[in-house]
Amino acid sequence: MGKYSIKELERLSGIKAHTIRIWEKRHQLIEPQRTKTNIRYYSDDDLKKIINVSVLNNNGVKISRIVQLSLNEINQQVADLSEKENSIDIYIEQLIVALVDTDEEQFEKMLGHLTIKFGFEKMILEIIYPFLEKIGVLWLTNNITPAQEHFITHLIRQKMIVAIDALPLAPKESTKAILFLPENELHELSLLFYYYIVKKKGIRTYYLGQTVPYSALTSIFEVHKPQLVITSFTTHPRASELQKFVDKLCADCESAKIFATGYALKKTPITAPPNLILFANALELSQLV
DNA sequence: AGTCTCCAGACCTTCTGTTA
DNA sequence: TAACAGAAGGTCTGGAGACT
Repeated sequence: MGKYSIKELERLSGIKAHTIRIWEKRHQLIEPQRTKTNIRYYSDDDLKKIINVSVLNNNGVKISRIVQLSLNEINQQVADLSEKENSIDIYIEQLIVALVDTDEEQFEKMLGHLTIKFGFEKMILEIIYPFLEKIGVLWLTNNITPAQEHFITHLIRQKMIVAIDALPLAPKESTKAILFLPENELHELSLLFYYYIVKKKGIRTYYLGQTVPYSALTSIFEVHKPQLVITSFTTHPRASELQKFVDKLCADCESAKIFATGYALKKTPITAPPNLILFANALELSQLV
């Protein structure tokens, strides 16, 4: 059972906290529970309702009209809208609702539908990435359980692997790229997508996966002599540790271009050696390689 | 103690629909 | 088309509790 502050509701739904209060006061849209000190807090059902209300409101339905609808009617109108409109925001909101409900069937159905409708790349870049950013809010506020996290990453991962598998293997003489996550790095969704991008470009890929020990890495460098090394840092080591790792990597793989991205690099600016290229997102990577 | 966040109310601006 | 009214939402202020 989730417990959200008004600020969290604002960040997840895009409706300003003040507006939520006004809607509550003027229309009794949602009647949240209160702490002993009178601070509002909201449930999963409240969150789902406000997300669906924001979808309708953003599509021109007046709040005075929305409050006359029952919950079922609101849900139905949102479903109708997503059938008719191509609005990416509606899909993101619906994915969040499916996540809050841990509705695997609905989530899976939506991923399949979106892949067909937009194509794999567009779906990941324009829907899944912003969705994962919103999920970050749930993470920070403990409103996502390990089971929920497991269930979404598993489903997205599955789609990525299917898309990667469908691409032809590049010939041995092609440019070689090694993709890996450093030790203790477990969040491989970004890396999997980079894998897709480089494989699609006809690059011969060696995907080593998550938490690769440094010793294993150097022996792979020696055997395959890659021209590209791609990695991602999602956790946040101390700046000095990160700098040491990057320096070592650049020294051991001097002849390769090294591409690195991720949250840790954003938070911890490091001095970039000549063969290290820091990039922000998958689109940028596809232009760089 | 200082800072941050939230609450509530008053007032203001903008937008939209209606009427003459 | 202009004037008007009402709805919706924004800004400001002051008070209170939570947090560091």
